[in-house]
Amino acid sequence: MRQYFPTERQSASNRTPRQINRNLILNLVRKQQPISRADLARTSGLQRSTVSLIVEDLIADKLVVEGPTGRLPRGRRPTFLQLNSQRAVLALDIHPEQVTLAVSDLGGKIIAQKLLDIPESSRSVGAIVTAIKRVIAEHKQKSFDGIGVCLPGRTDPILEQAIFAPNLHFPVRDIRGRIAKATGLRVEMDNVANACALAEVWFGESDGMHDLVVVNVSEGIGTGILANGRLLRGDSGMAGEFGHVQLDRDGPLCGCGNHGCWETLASNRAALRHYAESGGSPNGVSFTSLLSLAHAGDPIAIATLEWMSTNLGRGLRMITTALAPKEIVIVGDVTTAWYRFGPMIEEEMRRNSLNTNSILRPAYDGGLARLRAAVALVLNSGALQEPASVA
Amino acid sequence: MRQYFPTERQSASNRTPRQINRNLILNLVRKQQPISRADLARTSGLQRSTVSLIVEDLIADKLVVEGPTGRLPRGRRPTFLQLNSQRAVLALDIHPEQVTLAVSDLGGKIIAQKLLDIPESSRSVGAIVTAIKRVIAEHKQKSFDGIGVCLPGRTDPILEQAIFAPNLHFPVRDIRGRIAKATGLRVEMDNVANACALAEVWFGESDGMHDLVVVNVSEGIGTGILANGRLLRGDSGMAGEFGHVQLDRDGPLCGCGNHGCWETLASNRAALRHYAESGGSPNGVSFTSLLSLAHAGDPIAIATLEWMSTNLGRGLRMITTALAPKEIVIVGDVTTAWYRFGPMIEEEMRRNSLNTNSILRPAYDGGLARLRAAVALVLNSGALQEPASVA
DNA sequence: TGACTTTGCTCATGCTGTAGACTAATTTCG
DNA sequence: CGAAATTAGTCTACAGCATGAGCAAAGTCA
Repeated sequence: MRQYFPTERQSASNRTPRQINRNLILNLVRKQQPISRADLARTSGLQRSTVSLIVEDLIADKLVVEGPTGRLPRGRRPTFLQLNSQRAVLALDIHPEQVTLAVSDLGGKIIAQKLLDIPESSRSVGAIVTAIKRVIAEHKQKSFDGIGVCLPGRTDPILEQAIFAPNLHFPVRDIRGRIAKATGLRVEMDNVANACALAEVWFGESDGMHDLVVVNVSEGIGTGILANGRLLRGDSGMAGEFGHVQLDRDGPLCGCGNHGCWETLASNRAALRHYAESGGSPNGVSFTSLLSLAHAGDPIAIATLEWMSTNLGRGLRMITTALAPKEIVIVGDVTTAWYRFGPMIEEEMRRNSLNTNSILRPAYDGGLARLRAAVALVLNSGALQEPASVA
Repeated sequence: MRQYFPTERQSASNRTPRQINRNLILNLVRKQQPISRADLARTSGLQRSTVSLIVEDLIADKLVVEGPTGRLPRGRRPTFLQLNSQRAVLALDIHPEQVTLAVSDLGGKIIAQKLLDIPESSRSVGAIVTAIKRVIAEHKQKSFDGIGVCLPGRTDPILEQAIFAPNLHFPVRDIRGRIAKATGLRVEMDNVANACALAEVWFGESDGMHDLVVVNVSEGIGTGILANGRLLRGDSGMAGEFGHVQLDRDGPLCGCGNHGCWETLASNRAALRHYAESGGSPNGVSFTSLLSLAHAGDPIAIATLEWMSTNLGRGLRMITTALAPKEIVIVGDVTTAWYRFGPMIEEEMRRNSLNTNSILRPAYDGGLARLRAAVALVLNSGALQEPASVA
């Protein structure tokens, strides 16, 4: 039996079952395509006749198309159903050092990807808008359902306007509104960690409910918390600031005014500072080059990254103790050296820890993770739940 | 428009709207009784005719009864609807030092309450079962929908069997099964913090979604996390162990094997240890007597409780930073001296904190909080969602 | 070729909420 | 006092939806 909660305040109409089932079928197609109507009926528990009607709707709404005919050991051949590859979503990943724009289908498959070549001096929202318009023009045959934007730092509660993103080198005020106005598309914006958490829901392989925490290790540390399969936003959208929990009362000064926040001990920036303080040379090195130095055998770089790994593990221990998520997913440059530092991070996380069941892993598809996360923002916004506004 | 999530895996039938709406109406009656059908229609957004049909069902299922006639400035008088006071729930609060048993109606109103007088020497599940049977016999005219049990310590993931409750002075293994077998009733069991969190959902006044954290300060410290109005259980039901997050690497040894866990610095037991170490006399004092001593002006007791308050605030700061809940609710003996130590706790919580919006407050109805929490466990289990098994 | 299997569609049925009409009850105003 | 207005609660025709049995289509296998 379904379970209902007193927090549910919306009444249901006689069309509610169709909405629920339509969504269920669409998600099954998304995750298991190609798939026949009969298999959809078996998987969903609905009658074949009901599935046929719903599929008819989905085809009319151009969300799903009939594909090739399948083959079975016995009986009539099934007609496979697939997502309509004409429908697409734009994904914009704003990173302190680079901006990436991609085109994805509704299944999260990245079709085209482009590193925006915007000169340091002329970084602006306008340049991004121009690039978006060009990409849309290049994919005239596609019908776009929205633009997902993921960026470092925090977005405001309603995700509408200003953003606090001190590491971005261009003004991002009202980036959402300007893109929406210029393109006429739905724009969904959130920080990287939240977006990656949603990507696990929409594209991840695990079934059922998800309890997981995504930790984005970048200039700072941000986390996205998925509770019962839904994003935990908290008051004013400020949930997930584990990066600003104090781990060390005498630690370095943090931008937030405290001393010894987790991100002053385990972020990329923390590592660079520690490297400089340990006598590493020359100054002005980036985190990726720090990884290269370690790979090449630089002892100070190695010691720095080990220091960072231990501190990462300490903070993760706090998370697994406090929330006991099924999984903790790490996103960020440090994952490119996971083979080397992952075990050290995990060892520290499990040290003396009450909960040792949380699985720790780097995000799948390193480079694509943030782009798929941006796509997930659009899907999660309910863009496909309405009976198709676009032809 | 409703929003659906890909984590929803259950299909809907044509009876689903009725289930949803029936639940909605029942909850409105629970929270706003006495209330007329017309008001239910206005509040729920359903048609008056639909509400009438649903109410007819609820009356047939003996969940709701018609009450007195109301009075309005104009027009026909409404018929008020109320919860059927014949339906009841048993609430069992197992505390280290005492066991309380109560009878509640479905609205969470405690009808009868009894401190079980079980001699220290003969504390056993059997004695509790006997007491339960007697109370059921004393309320023969009531129809019981279940028994909610809240206790310190952890219950296992599926809430079925063994419990880790080192502070309880009698064996609690399979308490659930034994009570269920002896009474034939549905038994729902969970730890105090989780139960109190659910009580906020079922009996709290705030509307809409709830993001809150309940902190139970007792022998140890346990927390219940409510995310999007649902309990965050985490892997193996171990979520909420903020009490075992390390705040002080050189702190006292904790039962979990770590040093300086939050609960070694801010629990009742921590206060008692600190009191003894500060030269407080005599040994063997209880926490409530420590509060009395402070009230009477004992300087060591005062200093101890101030030390505890500061440490409580430190841990709460971690919670508000990490989760940014709308509210943080404190449960435990310390709330009886909230007028004195609450401000100190809150001041420390907000010190240098990123998120200063979380509201901090003690649980309402101090003494009744845990009993209503036990009732909430039964309601949350869906006991009323089936078309009434009991006559 | 004929028995069997599987897919996908058709259709009668029952459950549900909707919207408006209708009855009942009560106050206000002429 | 009586008509109009107002509000509560019920009744009825209707449309959306899932169900499940039945059926044709399309294949396999003996």
